Amino acid sequence: MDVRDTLSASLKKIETREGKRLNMFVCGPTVQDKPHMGHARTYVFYDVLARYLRYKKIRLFYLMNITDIEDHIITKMQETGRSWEDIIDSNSSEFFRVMGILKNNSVNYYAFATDYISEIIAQVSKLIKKGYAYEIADGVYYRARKFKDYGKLSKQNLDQLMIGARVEVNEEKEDPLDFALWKKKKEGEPSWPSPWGEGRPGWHIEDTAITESFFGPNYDIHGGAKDLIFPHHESEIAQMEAISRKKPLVKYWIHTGHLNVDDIKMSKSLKNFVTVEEALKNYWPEAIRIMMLSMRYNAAVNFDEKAVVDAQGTAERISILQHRVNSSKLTKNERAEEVVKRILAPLENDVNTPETIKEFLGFVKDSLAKSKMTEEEKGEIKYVLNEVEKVMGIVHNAPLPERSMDIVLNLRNELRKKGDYGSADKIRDSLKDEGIKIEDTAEGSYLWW
RNA sequence: GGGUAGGUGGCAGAGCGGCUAUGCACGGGACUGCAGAUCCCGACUAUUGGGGUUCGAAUCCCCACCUACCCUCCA
Repeated sequence: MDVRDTLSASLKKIETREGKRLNMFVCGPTVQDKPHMGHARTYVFYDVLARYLRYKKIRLFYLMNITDIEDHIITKMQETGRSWEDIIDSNSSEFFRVMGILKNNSVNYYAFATDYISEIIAQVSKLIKKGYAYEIADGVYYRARKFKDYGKLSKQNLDQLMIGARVEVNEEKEDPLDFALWKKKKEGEPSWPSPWGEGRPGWHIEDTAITESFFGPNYDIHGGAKDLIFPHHESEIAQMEAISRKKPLVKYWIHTGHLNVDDIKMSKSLKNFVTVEEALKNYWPEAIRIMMLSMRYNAAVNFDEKAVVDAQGTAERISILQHRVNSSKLTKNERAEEVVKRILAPLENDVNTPETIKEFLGFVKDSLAKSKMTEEEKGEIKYVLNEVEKVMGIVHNAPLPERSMDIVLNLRNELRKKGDYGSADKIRDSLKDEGIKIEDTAEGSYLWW
């Protein structure tokens, strides 16, 4: 399959060697707050990428870091008076919880930055030894200009950057471009011992320390949102390639577009965010996934009420079909396999999820239009839904005691036959309160939820 | 100022040289005890502007304009 690689700014074919594992690292969140929909957007995408690679029988190791020490976490401590442990525990638990509900369950391992302090220290030491880093009063810094490729990922001309435009320049640094590898402790900050005194790691070094621990100096896919290209990912390249001298750090750099609100990026600092928790109160996780996956991953997505409501409707339509065929036996045959193949084929082309969704919805529409279906046809549809679900995670399927529900349904239909609509409606209304909807059709009555 | 992505119907958003998606919204109908959902039909028939390449361009090239993102922490 092809994927758009940021470094080469072109489509690259993902090469896999027989029996060799594919390693993917995606930048996880800083757990200073509850995850918002912007995070959901990014991680839903990488989840689908991971699911699809595995669907193709590629052995994939999907690693994600959790940034549990960083300036904003410290700010949060100061603002709220809460302890560091309390903040990261509650927010990371919430992150894992909502990722689970969103069906983002393809990550093999979550690595907390502070579990890799010794690896971080080792990398910083190597950089100092190689002349790429130096110590000053408040920390250890990387000599960005010494790494001649600095800027290659973001295509930046270092002399034309707006240095210090909005941030105070530390005059003690050799060059304003130099970035922190280790920050020395200030009063009240969490810290770890190091050769440079008590302190904490810089942001960029956390990731290279983690990826080197798991993957060594080189690996396959590195993902994250676009805002991380510079300076974060740029600096990762500078650190790891300077240490290992083994280029390239990463074969495929994939960057996702943002989730916007009124065309402006949803972000913690702008306070224009909607938490995933809030969104899940009103919408199915499948609806959120459909919304996110309805556009190309590299484009910006506008988050507005209408878009999610639309997606919710779509998710419900899929669910209706799902419940119509659910009691049938799964039928895997050539025709069904062809359909699945057609639906998933666009993913080969730079993970074109919108095309896949379009194909899938076409299939759903055609299937719903069939007035009389044989058991075999139902079984085929069930197979298609199953396979698509494996990759996309957009088929809503909350478990319910199906059989006991059938009893309720049959009783209600007897009441309807007798003309006791009052009682029949009462049943329908009560079930609706439970989130279960009844659909009466010429073919019979169905429940869905 | 530099860099990176884009600019498609009422809205959202695919397509990336010829076949003009899809969803929502809109109009009409079918089904139904009602409701919801579903289905059928219809209308709208678009590609920022200006040049160019081509038999043919939303799709390729050039220029202009506009937008977002990055150069501060950020998914």
